[in-house]
Amino acid sequence: MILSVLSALAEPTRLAAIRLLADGNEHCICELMPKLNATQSRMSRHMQTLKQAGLVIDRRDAQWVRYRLNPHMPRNITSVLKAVLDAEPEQERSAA
Amino acid sequence: MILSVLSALAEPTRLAAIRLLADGNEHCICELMPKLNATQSRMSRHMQTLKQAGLVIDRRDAQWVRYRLNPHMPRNITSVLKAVLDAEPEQERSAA
DNA sequence: GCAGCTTATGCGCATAAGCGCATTAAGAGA
DNA sequence: TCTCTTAATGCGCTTATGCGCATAAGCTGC
Repeated sequence: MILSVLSALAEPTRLAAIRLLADGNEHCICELMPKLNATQSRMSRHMQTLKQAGLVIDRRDAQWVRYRLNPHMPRNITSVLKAVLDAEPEQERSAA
Repeated sequence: MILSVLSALAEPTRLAAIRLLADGNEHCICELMPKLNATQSRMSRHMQTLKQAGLVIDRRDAQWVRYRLNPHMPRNITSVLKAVLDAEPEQERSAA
């Protein structure tokens, strides 16, 4: 479970998409595509992956499909997501 | 960076190895192998992956190589790791 | 040096993952 | 119904990942 979440997040475009969805709003594929520099099919499939991992949910709205973060994620997954989203900005200096 | 950490953790054997190392002690490949039901080469390579991601460090000790969690991980990575390690036990009930 | 133990690595293979292209599906609006 | 927009999917291709096997490399003790 945590494994599917980790592998869903371990891809640049998907992680970037999650970052965009982290604003709490809904976003359609057509909006994410240009922002993430992805083609339509690519974007669509990545969103499916995120959906299967339980990270996002989608909703039909006319000809659009609106994606947003899953508001009912289990707490432990939310914690992981939060940590991951907080992780990026700071640059690391690893040791050893 | 966070991406390499995520993909390092997104593999069952590697995550299990991290869990074992999370006891704070050093562990050699020959100890991890039977516990994780992995062959020697498999185990060795997985540990290399974890090392490259900056999650573990190793140390030669006679004919053994002792692995342990990297004590100098950047804080944000430590947070992710902590969240991941805490995530497993609780079962999730996802919605939507 | 040699035998024995532990770990790393070269090699080839099988499978998974990611991608683009083209097509299909779903809906809106005329 | 026809057209347009948006999203999903089948297909084939390329690359990445994980694996076992065999071998090399590092170290110990005799």
